[in-house]
Amino acid sequence: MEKYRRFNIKLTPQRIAIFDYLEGNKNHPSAEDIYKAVKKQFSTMSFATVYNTLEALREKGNVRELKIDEHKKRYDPDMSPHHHVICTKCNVIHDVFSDIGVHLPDEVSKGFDISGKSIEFFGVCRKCKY
Amino acid sequence: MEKYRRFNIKLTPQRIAIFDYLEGNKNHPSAEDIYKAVKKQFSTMSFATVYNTLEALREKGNVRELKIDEHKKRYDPDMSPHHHVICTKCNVIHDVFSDIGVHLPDEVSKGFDISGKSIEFFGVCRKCKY
DNA sequence: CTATCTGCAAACGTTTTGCATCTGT
DNA sequence: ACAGATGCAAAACGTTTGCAGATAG
Repeated sequence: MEKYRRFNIKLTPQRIAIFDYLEGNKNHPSAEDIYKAVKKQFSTMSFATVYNTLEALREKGNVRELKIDEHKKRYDPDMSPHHHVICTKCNVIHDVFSDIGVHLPDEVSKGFDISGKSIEFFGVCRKCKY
Repeated sequence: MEKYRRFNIKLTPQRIAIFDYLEGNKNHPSAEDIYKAVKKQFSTMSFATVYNTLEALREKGNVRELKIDEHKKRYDPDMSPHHHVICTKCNVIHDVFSDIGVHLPDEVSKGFDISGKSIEFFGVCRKCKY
């Protein structure tokens, strides 16, 4: 129980199952992936609970919502700074831990207060290549 | 008529109206923006035609589909290499013509054949700031 | 005890689809 | 002539919402 306390949100069995599914998960799962996985334990699990929990985690900075997959949101529990590469055929997402020093010069920031950036790569993964 | 020939797709009045709306358009319009604009001329215009035309243009490399706005696809007729910054309050998108020399070192490309990349900035625009 | 969460179903907004009709070439 | 485009409505999709009942703290 102690390990979940850091999330600072009310702990329910359903939420704990979601935390456990996400922990160390490198698959960048969609809401449906999470739903299906947790439904095995809790047959009444609903999407409302999945989305509610993901939103609670996101607010507290414990999960990142990825918009790289054009069909659905994907979620990443790894909060360390990194980028992603997605396979345009099978939609598998891999992490890219490369320090790409992008920053937007003032002259081109068009008066925006920049609060974030996202760098994504697209390609075909090894499996789909053959 | 000649100026549209380069698209290499069948020219219909509806499509020409869409081309004209897109030409030089810096607003990164959504499908609905295009639909509404063209409907003024063609009251029977349908979303099917808008999406069909956009897809035809995209296939031929004459429009870019932007995924930067999380609620809807946006379209950009400017095919020159550039990035975007979106306002998280009003969703206005500006172009960023800055040569950000990002490239993915082989060691971190995870066996992917990289075919594209996307760099996006998020922030609050001047208008929304006040 | 009560603020918050769960589960269900219905609603939502965008995009896609099926199909009968029409139109460029 | 005919491949392919149009227009309409319905369907599909991921996500959000309303609400009654349940539960963590």
